[in-house]
Amino acid sequence: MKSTPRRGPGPLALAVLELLCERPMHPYEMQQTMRERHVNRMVKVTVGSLYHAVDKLERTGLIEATQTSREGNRPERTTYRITDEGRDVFADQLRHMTAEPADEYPEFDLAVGFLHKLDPEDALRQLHERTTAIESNLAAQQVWMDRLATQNLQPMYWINIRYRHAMWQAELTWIRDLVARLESGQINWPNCTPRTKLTVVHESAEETG
Amino acid sequence: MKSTPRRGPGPLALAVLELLCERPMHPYEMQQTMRERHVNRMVKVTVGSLYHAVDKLERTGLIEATQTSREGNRPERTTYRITDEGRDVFADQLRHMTAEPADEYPEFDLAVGFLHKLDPEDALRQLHERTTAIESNLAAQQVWMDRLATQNLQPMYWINIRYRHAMWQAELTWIRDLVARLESGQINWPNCTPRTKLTVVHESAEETG
DNA sequence: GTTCGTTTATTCGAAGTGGAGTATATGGCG
DNA sequence: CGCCATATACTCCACTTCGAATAAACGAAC
Repeated sequence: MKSTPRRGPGPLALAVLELLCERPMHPYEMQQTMRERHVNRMVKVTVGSLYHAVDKLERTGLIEATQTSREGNRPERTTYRITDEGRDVFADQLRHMTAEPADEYPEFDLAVGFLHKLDPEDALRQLHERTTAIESNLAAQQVWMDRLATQNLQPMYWINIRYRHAMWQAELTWIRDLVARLESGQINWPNCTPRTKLTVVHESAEETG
Repeated sequence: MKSTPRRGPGPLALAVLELLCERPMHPYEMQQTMRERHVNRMVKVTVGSLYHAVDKLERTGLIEATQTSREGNRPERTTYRITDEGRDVFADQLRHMTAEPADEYPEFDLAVGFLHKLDPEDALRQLHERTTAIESNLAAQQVWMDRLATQNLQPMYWINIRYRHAMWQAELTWIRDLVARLESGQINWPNCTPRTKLTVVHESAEETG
């Protein structure tokens, strides 16, 4: 028995379904609406992928074309609506994405894992740059959140922003702690210590496997 | 201002370079070594992608073939070593990945953003499942960290595990808080309120870049 | 009234991803 | 010895991603 290789709709397809839950649209309109609602902060929305996603959703019967209209001589535009099965699959996938932590591979994990390959001052400089970037990031988010708070928008419509804010905050805290530990010498740098063994390396070339 | 279109080596290619910093290897050996060192927890390592990545690294001159040997009649295996330019690019990319927060799209952000599409009890059930999953996740990590602590492995070699642990912890905390707020009725569910119309969501499109 | 920039809408193709498939060697077991 | 499971080591191709290219319509300025 293999580990379920079948995949439901991806993030972009899910976003499409979400829009079509409200009302039928054609792809271009979806794109605009996603921008307006800042859905593009949660999923990568690119033209090509969008049309592809829509196409696949149609092939799998989760959405269907209602009409193809043409204004003047512009490219024909096809309007789609969600099917009943589409609604079901949407809910299922959403539940799944909520309940099951996906295994993703954030780049910073890799960077942190390889950090010992830089020399300590260099690493510290880069970490410092990152904290700065995250700080301005958080500030911008804060402004936005304040704006949203003044308007009477239902909280459930923007908890995702609060979530992201919390995560950035956590990362910032962690990095600051790491920097402090490094600067105070609580963590010593592998290459600087006498008994490094794992990473002494590479003379000139010859080594037969 | 366009979003920097120039791309250095991706995560997998970076991992390859990191290995080859130590000593020459052939692709299959890289794969094994990555498994042993749990690099596969930080990057998605799949055969096809690996060979492709190696191929591209060679084409761009960041690594080069040193020898192709054959044992018996097995497929030929090509051993690669890193070039000087490879080393430079590795360091550059690592610095970049450290200093600049990448914009990635974790699935849970989307799920949280769409959560209001489920009814409240359903959403709470899914969130609860997630907390459970994360808890066991954290427990497993803790065990591993304890094991590593007993061995005298340099801390810098596993701070990435600590980092991931901290991030999971933060997510868990946030979700618990959300659940608490939802259960205590501090956040009311959109559908439960007199629904004006779902189109309240969008407002001005302009904001800080 | 034509030229220029923007908006409307989609197609296309190059590049990348990922897993199944291929093919040989090796080791254990009756 | 014959058989099967596993390890070694890639190759292949179906699918996905994402930005460039295409192309018509619209507004407004010269």
